[in-house]
Amino acid sequence: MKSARSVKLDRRSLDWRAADVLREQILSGKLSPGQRVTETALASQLEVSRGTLRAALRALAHEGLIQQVAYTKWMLPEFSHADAWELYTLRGTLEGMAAGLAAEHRTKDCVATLEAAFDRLVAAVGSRKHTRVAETDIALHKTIVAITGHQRLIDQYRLLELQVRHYIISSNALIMDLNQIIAEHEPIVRAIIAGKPDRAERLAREHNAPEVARALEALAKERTAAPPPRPEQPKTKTGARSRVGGQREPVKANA
Amino acid sequence: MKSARSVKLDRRSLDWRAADVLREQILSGKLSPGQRVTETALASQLEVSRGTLRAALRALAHEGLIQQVAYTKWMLPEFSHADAWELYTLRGTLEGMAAGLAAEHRTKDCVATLEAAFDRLVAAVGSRKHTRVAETDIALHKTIVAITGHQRLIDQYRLLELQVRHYIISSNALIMDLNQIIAEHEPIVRAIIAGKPDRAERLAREHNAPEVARALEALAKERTAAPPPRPEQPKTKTGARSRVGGQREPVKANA
DNA sequence: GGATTGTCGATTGTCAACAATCGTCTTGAC
DNA sequence: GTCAAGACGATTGTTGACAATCGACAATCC
Repeated sequence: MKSARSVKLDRRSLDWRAADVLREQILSGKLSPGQRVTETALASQLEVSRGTLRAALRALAHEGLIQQVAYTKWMLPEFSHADAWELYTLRGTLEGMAAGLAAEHRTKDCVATLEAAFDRLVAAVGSRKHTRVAETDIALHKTIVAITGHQRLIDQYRLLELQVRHYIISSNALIMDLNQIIAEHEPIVRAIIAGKPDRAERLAREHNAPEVARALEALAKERTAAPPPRPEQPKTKTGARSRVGGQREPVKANA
Repeated sequence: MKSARSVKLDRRSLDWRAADVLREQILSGKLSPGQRVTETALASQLEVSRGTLRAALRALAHEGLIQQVAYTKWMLPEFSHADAWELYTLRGTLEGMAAGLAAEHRTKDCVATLEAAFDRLVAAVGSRKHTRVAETDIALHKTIVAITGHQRLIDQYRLLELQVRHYIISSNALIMDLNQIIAEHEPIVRAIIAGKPDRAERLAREHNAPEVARALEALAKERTAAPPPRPEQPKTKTGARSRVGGQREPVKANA
C-alpha cells in the first residue's frame, strides 16, 4: 500500500511532500518532545524555501504533531498523563463508533479487507517483532475505520491516530503482551463480521480501557506526589496565548 | 463573550485574522456551495498579500469549510445527504462522549456554567427568534463539550461543529420546532447535573437520531429515484486527486 | 543593589515577483 | 464532422527579500 504506485510520479505540491517527510521524522522519534525547531534550519535541510516549509509546519500543527508560538518558535509537544487519558478515551469512542458502523454496513469486500488485515496482525505476532505488531495493529484499526465509508470519521480518526503514534514513540509506550494481542482483537473482528453492531462497538471501546485506566492511575499518583500542582509558573506575564490550542489545563483535577 | 476583552489588542498574525473573516463569511452564507473563489480576489478584498491569504485558506481547508483542487482552484463544498448522515452520526457520538464525561467530572463551576447556557437557550426560545435559538442551542452543546476539560475532544468537536453550521446554512436546514427544543435538551442537562454518565451519554446521542434518520430517508429516496447513481462523469481523465479528502464516495451504497 | 529601560541578534511574519500547471479555445488533419 | 494536438490566458505554486516581533542581555537611573 506504500510503494505500489511507484511508477506514477508525485504530482502533489512541494509543501505536502515536505510535510510528509517531517511527519515521518516526528513519528519515527528523530525529534524529541519539547525540542525547538527553526524554519531556516529545516528549510535548508529539505532544500525548499522557508515559505514552503512554513506551509508544511502549519499542516503538521493542524495534525497536532507540532506546536507554534506566534512570532517566537515552533516546538515539539510534550505529553503528560492527561494527554494519554485524552488520547485513549477519544480513541475508544471513535473506534467504538467505527466498529459499530462497520458491523452494520459490512459488504463482502469489507469483510475480505478486514480479514486480510487481521491475518497480517496474526502473522506479525508470529514473527515476534514488536515494531511489526504495532504497525499491523494500527493498520487493523484503520481498516475498521476505513470500511465504514464515513469520510469524516476517517479524517478525525487519522488526526487522533497520528497523535497516538507520536505519544507512543515519545513515551516509549511500545510495551505490549504479544500473547494477548490476538485475543484482544479477534472478538472485535468477529463481531463485525457477524454483523453485531452493539457488541462490536462495546468491544472496540473497551479495547482502550486498560490504557485509560493506566493513565488515570498515573494521574492520581502524580497528584498525590506533588500536592500543589504548580511546579513552575511560565515567565510570560502577558496573556499571550499559544496559537494552537493554548496550553493544556490540568484536566479534571477537581472531580 | 465576544467583545469583552476589547482593551487587549489583537496580537495574532494576519493570516489568522484573515481566516476569521473568511470563516465568518462562509458561515454566514455569503458564499454559496460549489462557488469558486480565487486567491487574488480575496487577497485584494481583505487587503493582504496572496501568501498570507493562502495560509488562511489552508486553515479553513483543514476545518473542512473550503476545498482545494491542487494547481487549479479553491471552491466551497457542496453537501449531499451522505454528508448530513456523516455529520449527525459523528455529532451524536462526540456529544454522547462529552455528556458522559461531563456527568462524571462535573464541578460546581461546571454546573453553574451549564445551567447558565441552558437558561440562555430557554430565553432564546421565549424570544421566538429562530436565529438566536440556533445560536444558543449550539452554544449549549459547546458548553457541555467544554466542561469535560478534554482538550482534544473540544478541538475535534469544533471541527465538526463548524461543518454542521456550514451545512445548516447551505441547505436551509434551520427549520425547527421551537416548542420541542426545551424538552429535547432539558433531560440531557439534568442527567449531567445529576451525575448519571450513561443516561447523559445515551440521551445526547439520541438527540441527533432524528437528523440521522432524515438523512438516511433522503438517501434512500435519492437512490430509488436515480437507479444508476452516476449522473455525470468528471472530465478529468488523470487520476489526480483533490488534496483535501478527495471527492466523496456514495457512502454505504451497498449495505 | 534592584528595577526599569534601551539595544541587539535571532526568528517569525509579510510581501511581491517569478515559475509551473491547468482548463479552454483554436487550429488543423483526416 | 470529429478528433487530436498545440497555444493561450488564468490561476495556483514557489521563492527570496524585507519588515515586525520576541527574548535576552546590557546600560541606566534611583
